[in-house]
Amino acid sequence: MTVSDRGSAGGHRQVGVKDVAAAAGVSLGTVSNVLNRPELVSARTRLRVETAMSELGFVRNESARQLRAGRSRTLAYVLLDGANPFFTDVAQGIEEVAEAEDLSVFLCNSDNRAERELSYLTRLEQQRVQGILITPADPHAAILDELPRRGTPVVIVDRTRGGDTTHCSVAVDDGLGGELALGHLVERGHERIGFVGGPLTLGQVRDRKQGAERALAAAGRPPDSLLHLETTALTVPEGRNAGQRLAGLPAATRPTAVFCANDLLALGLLQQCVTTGIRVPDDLAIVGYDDIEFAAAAAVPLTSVRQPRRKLGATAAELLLREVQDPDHVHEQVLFTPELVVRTSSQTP
Amino acid sequence: MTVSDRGSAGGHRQVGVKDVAAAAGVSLGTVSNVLNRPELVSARTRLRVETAMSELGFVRNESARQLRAGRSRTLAYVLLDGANPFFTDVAQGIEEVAEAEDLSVFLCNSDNRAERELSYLTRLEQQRVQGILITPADPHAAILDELPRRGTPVVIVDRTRGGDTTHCSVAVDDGLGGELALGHLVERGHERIGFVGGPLTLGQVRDRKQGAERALAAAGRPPDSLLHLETTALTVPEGRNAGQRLAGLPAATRPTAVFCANDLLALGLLQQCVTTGIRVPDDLAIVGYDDIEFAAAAAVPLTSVRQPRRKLGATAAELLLREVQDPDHVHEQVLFTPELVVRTSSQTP
DNA sequence: GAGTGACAATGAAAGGTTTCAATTCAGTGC
DNA sequence: GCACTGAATTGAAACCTTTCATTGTCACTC
Repeated sequence: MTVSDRGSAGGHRQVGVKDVAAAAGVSLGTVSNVLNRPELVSARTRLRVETAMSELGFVRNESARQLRAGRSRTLAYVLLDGANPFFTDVAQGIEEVAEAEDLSVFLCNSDNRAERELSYLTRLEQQRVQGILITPADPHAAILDELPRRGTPVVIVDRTRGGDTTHCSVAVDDGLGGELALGHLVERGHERIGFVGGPLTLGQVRDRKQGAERALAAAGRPPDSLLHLETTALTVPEGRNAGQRLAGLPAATRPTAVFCANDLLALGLLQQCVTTGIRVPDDLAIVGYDDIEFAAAAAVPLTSVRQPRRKLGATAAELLLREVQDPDHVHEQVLFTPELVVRTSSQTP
Repeated sequence: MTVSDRGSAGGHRQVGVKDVAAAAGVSLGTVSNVLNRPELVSARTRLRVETAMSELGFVRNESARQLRAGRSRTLAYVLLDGANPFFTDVAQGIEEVAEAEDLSVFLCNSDNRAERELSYLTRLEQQRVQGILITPADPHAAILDELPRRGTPVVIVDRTRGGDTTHCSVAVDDGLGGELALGHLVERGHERIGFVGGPLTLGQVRDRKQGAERALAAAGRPPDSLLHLETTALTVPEGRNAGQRLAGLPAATRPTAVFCANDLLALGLLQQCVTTGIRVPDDLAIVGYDDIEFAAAAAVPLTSVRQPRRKLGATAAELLLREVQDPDHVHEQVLFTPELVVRTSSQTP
């Protein structure tokens, strides 16, 4: 009396290797060999087993496989903002590397919420993913240290944590990016310059702002002359909001140029300017950050600081894979260099 | 002699329920009860077990859990283009519903490649995800029928398959969307109108085009008077490319208006027009599709056909969950209505 | 014709969790 | 004291695959 005969009446009981073995008249182990080391199985038997598999509609059970193997065939990328093309481009870079290694990538959107990030990280650890790539909403979360200690490697993407010895990281020099952006505006002769960005809990925003201030200082101006228009997120609506506040300032004190912490803000700001009648770049020059695809297609093509997005993702994935393969691996901090792309939005009138 | 004492020297052997049970001086089953039915365990014992867990750094093994339970706590959304904000917005809608049910969402980017889509679907089935949401690159793939037959429910998002009785689906009436777009252009008095989009293997593109033709016919014009500029993908670069071809046409025969199959194309086209000196809307009116966030922030704010993106995702997720819970559930085909949002890009000069 | 080696196939054990029927125990009512 | 109750806890079985030491088979060689 075999285990089979699962009437088609109710739902589908699982078809397992056992059933395949019975149908093909071979042992359990042979079926497994067909799946995992086909070269050990004679052509004749292999064919019989494969036929049985497709006839029964056998689907390998990944849970059981993983349970035995102790690890999965999956990576995960926990990203800060699924609606920001910057991160989806980074994800593409990751996917390319993963695909070459025959790994799947689990994309998780923390939406910049620490509790959601924590919940994803917990789940991913429980799923025993091979490793996690993350652009953290909360870079100080304890779990980021615990995960590698318990055996799940973590690579920090688009962020560095000073003197971090438990993670690899890949980032772009945000300080330099800020310098480039502001240096450019200073060079174009702007006197009153603003910085649009926030929250300052985001390291990216802090670093870009500090870079901007350094550039001001280098030009012999007081760094605090940089007017900070704070935002609660790096999104298009927040950019529009900042634009409204800007429009509310008397023209005499209003900045003649602003540097935005990312392109979404810059696009929102730009849109609001068009609505309000502030001319760009004549009344207001704008520099964005990230150089997302839409920057060039904006109302006024946007000057922006370009980051090697795909490369960022690909490198991070490579570091992760290296760490997975080599347990006592020395953590590396890779820093890429950004590049200023000048377009109309910052043209001198 | 307990199972413990796993020297910190090498790697970390797993800490399992067994170890927790030993440390807390209770049985296996009790630990499991603390995890799954805490109300069955006395407060004192529960506390002891929980302490042991955090001391040992216990991490539940999801594979084993799933293996026993037969299903996971995960949904997946296989999307067509990770770089298109339309799909990430749909994903947001899905995530909202999933989060409420305490499910994770696996986002997979098929990048419009059938073989990649197939590979993801295969993996997801092996992982025994609760169900799959998909905007298919290949709507005729056999696996889309096999999955539900073998027990993994599938909901089609942003697409319908005529007379489909094996899937629920959620879509927006693309035909109507096309009619709206073209009706608008006809009404504005345009005589030579183009359609930019492709490949026609994408049902969305076909339906929008057919709708457009219907609108032409309704206005008493021959449907084939719609000049089709075919693209190989619905992306910004392809839009630029189409823009170049358009600019190459003699001004006398060049359309005075185009309807683009999505906003990415429209934005690329618009950008190319700005570069080439074709004035929008004076020389060329443009209507896009999707009304993504960037449409309003474009060089010339873009007239577009708005789709209820989040709602689309949320509804699809709800249908999927309903199907998961109720095995003999009647498949539903939900169709939303699009809406024309008129902006500057189609203003009559 | 015994011995050797290569190749195929086998089947039991292991992996960590959950489930459930069975057991223990303290308490209650008579 | 006894039988009974309900709550708390237990331990073995089940989930499905992979691994690996073992057995079986056959063709060759000396």
